[in-house]
Amino acid sequence: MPKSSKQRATLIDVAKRARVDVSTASRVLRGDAAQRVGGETRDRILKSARELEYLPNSVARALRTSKTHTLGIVVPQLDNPVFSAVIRGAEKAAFAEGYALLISHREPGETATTIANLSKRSRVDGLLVASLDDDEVLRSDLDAANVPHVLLNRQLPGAPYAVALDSREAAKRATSHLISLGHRRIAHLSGRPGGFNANERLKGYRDALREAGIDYDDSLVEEAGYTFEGGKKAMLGLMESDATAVMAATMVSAAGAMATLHEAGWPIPERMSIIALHDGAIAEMLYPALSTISMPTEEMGRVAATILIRLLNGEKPDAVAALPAGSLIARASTGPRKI
Amino acid sequence: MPKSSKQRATLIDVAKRARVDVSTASRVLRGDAAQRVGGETRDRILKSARELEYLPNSVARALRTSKTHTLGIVVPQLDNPVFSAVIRGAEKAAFAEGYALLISHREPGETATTIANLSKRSRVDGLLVASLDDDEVLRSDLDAANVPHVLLNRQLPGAPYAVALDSREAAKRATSHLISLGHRRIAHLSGRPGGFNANERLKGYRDALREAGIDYDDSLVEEAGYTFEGGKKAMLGLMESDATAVMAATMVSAAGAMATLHEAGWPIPERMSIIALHDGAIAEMLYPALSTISMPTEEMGRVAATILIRLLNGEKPDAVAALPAGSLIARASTGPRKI
DNA sequence: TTGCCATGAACAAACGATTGTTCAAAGACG
DNA sequence: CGTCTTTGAACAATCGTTTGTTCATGGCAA
Repeated sequence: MPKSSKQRATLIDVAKRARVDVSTASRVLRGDAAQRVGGETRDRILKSARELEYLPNSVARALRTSKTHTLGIVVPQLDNPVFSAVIRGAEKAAFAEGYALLISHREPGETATTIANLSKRSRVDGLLVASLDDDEVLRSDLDAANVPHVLLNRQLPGAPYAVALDSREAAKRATSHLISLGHRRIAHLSGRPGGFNANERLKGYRDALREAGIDYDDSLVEEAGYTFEGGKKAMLGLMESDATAVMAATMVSAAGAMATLHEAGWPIPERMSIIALHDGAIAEMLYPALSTISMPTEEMGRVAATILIRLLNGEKPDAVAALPAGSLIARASTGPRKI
Repeated sequence: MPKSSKQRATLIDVAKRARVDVSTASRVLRGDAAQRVGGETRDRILKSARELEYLPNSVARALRTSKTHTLGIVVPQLDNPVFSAVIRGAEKAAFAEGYALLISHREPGETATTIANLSKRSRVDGLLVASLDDDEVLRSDLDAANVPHVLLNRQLPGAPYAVALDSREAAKRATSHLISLGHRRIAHLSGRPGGFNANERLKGYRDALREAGIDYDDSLVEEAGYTFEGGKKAMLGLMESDATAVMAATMVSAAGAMATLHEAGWPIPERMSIIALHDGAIAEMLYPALSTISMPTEEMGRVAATILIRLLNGEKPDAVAALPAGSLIARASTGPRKI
């Protein structure tokens, strides 16, 4: 008697209906080349599978092969549009390769918990990590778990695989844009000091200044982190200076800076030009529309997932995939120096 | 000989080390009350587990119990802050209950594919669905999959479980706020026409008008959907009218409307007040800062996940969990009628 | 002493697939 | 015509748990 039609059919059901052994059914349905199967038998199996709407149970398959075909992504914030884009890219690539994507939004410092839950209990085959944790912490957590992983926009000494945006070049382009508009006193809203990306961006900023023969003045660099509040506060400090333009490490902190300027009644860009790294929908929503250097963040998610999957397939992809900085998207928030 | 220390310990390893049968080890570690186990034996097992850093393999457990302890969430867009919040809430609740969250970002109409991939291959125990698909499509996809699910901010005839925000009340409050500021000609940027939420919001809008004795004028209702572009375009149409205020269905469309107003040089709120449903970080980023009626979107994710888990545990939660509309957050984008 | 019950633990059968091995029948070959 | 290869398919073990069942032991009452 066939099982209740409510129940999903298993391989056993398919095999029975085709009057073959389940091993034969498995080989046919998986397309096992090593095993020859007669044409008529093959047809019978395929037909049964079709009729029963057979879909392999991924849990059973995972147990046998110890591959879950699931990737985990660990992000520090979900509300930042940058991470939304990364997730979208990763999900697309994963889906295209037949992988599912498990998401884990953990506060900084909780990365270890996540790793334990996802990897050690073998819920995922590998991890995409976009943590803001300190190098040492992150490093030891990942080492301890011994799980294949790809770092997102971050390089860790000794951690082999990473996808890096060319933040340095992007920062340089952003700064150069301001210079080309005549600005000489250019401030920088930096990211988390000591962080890999913050350093890179600071370097790019200095590269641009150097090329233009402008002296670096560290009183023009203010820490804003990657938050709206951070940008707001940092801008407050900068308004004491003689800066005429600001290069922000990311859109969200730029938005904070703009809020402060609006409050103070400083016209943008007449009194202060502002440009940010990363492009996204909110750049257009801000007023005035925010000039940016676009960054391939969605692409980063896609590439990271692809690399991780390659890794899981036993291939040896390049350790670091460097993604080029995007181009200048000049909008209304930057203008010629007026004063 | 113990396995390579690189390998994770299995229950078998624990049992061997404690010199008991794996069934006994299983019962002790799971805390099976039905089975009595001697104190000394119990201690030996717990000690072995600790020493070997045993963590149960969730794949094997899932195969045996046919419960993956994984939830899937299907969202139509990942870049909308509303969905980010829902995901965050769902992830928190899921994590707290020992569940993992699988994310699936699918274009409208692809819901069926997702369901097939996640549910029919038994990768998830249940689904959180925030689809914008048409009722009939969504309904038949979900029926066909026969998977426990909870709808997010949407009610489907016949689909039992849903978490609903009180969009109607929120829309009413938003509109009333404008009325209290003296506005009489109030436009509405509506959502997807025919959609459940769009209808609810329209009702709330009309409720407020009716209460204030203002006639409903459907030329003041413009479809904007839930996108920036939609809001931009819709506002263009509204500028021909004599409206002095706009109530937008969501922040993103409000942002589009504001962009159009800025382009045209219309001061906000002097020439046009604007308020939106949903609150979030971008409300503060806009200029002028956007007045909103906050909506408990993160809470919605949390509640939905909780209900789904209850359902999976065999409990019978209420079919529809109604979340109250949030309160008015008056910012700078709304002001008294000037003309 | 016999029989019965409670206790504590082992035995064993799943869950649904994958994959190494065996084996019967058919064909090839000298 | 007997033996050796191919071919096609079945057999069987396994992945790591969970859980129903059996079983030995010892205590106790009759």
